[in-house]
Amino acid sequence: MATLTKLDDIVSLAKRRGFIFQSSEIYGGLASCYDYGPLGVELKNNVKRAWWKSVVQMRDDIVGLDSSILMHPMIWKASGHADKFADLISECKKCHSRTRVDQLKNKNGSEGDVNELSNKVCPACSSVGQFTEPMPFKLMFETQMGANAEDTMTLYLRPETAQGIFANFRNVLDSTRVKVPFGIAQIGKSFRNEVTTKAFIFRTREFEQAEIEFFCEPGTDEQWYETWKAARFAWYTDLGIKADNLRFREHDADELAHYAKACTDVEYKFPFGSGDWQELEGIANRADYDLRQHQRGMRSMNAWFEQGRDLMKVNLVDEAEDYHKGPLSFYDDQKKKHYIPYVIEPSAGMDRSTLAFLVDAYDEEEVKGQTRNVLRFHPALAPTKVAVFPLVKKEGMPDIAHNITDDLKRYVTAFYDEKGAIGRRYRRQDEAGTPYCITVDGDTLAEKTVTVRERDSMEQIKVSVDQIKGYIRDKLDM
RNA sequence: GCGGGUGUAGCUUAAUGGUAAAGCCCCAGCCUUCCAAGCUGGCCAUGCGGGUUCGAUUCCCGCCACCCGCUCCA
Repeated sequence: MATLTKLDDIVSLAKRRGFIFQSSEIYGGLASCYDYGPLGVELKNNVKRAWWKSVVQMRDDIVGLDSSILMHPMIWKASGHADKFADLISECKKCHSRTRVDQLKNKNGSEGDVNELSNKVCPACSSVGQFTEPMPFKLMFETQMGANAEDTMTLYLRPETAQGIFANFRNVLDSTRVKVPFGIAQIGKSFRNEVTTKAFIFRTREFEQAEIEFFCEPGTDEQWYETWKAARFAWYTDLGIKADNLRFREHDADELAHYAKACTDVEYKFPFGSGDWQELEGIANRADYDLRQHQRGMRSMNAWFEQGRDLMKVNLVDEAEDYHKGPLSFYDDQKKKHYIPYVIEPSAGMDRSTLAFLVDAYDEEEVKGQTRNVLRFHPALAPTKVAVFPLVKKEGMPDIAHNITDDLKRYVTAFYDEKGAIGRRYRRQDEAGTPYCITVDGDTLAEKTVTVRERDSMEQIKVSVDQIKGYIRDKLDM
């Protein structure tokens, strides 16, 4: 089983076959940004579709949402991002390492005044008082709302889609008949000014998330956490990721984010170098942190206006005594009580998982002394589902093949090709990961059959023309 | 952000202070009745900007991007 062992090979393959291009390449590229080409967009759309089918379409207890990227700034105050994502950073003049100012300690080990750096020790080289002026590090992208340049408001491109879900928790409760336990699912772009962007599309500043916020009764959260871990792991393996390349990694207490009670990553072993485990998805127990915070935020709007709409000056009001009965609480009709639901959050990176599906599907094998390159995509993910060929460009074969292609196009992505030798056309489809090829041959006219060739085994069978549509749809399970 | 490396065609590589070469891919045509066959022809490149020079892809400087390591983030 051949694999790609260098990142360069992945980048090259992704470009060569039209999966992923560097953004703005004709202008020398833009760091950390990538575009999906013709095959890549099909693959990524299929990954998103498979996720949506798995968590929304196939379940009775999850509904969908598509919230806007721009939201009220106070969302980010309440969520904690405005504070946590705007750290002051100082750089050591000696070793040029950068450290968050609030993490620096004095020479004698005491915390000391955060603003007084003259006695602080560099954690990297132990130099004392060698720091530059603290610089604000903005992890959220800022933008302006309002075309009149003198009357604008600073907004933020969302650093996670989750807050759009929390902000709509009440709307979903009021407009649907969902009852806890239930979830809200969303796919969308998020933006973070990462300190370091690295390694192709693993960590980009613009990325696409698929998130579920699953609301459950306090006390049942740990059970749901385990349920979701298992469900999400199975999603990857069901779609063809080799189980050996997938694992859980539980976060230690000291690495948990500010909102999380527990968190487990689903990691994929990318085959570069010695094998590098990278996070595809995080499954977190956010407890009732977010909904409680937004209840505070909703009551802090006076402060927002009084402080001149400056997020850094706003302080959230204290939590109400009866917060469990607040506007973002849930009323359990049977138990006759209000409570703030706990939240289990499976948050998947669509770009990362798309790349994992691509890498995992890659294979090369020897066939009659020749190397055959093939992408063994799960049929649900394959960019093209079926290719149709006339064996030769005569005896009416192209017309029949065209008709079959047009017929199949109504249901699946189908591709017609009549160029070159038949073997070359098969191999081209192998490289794109097309699971089935249909060839119109001499028997089609005489016996009304076509040849169906299967990607992985290269086996061929005869299927009658009038059954081909049903045969393909059945094979693709569509 | 630091250190090191890299940048020639869609891909993989070559060469050079003086016309940039090849294979694969792709396109057109011929041939072709089941797995990258063959023949003919064709398209296509020195990341961007500046300097030195009669002349720069080559030497120098700056920028951009990517890779490796560190740092950072989580």
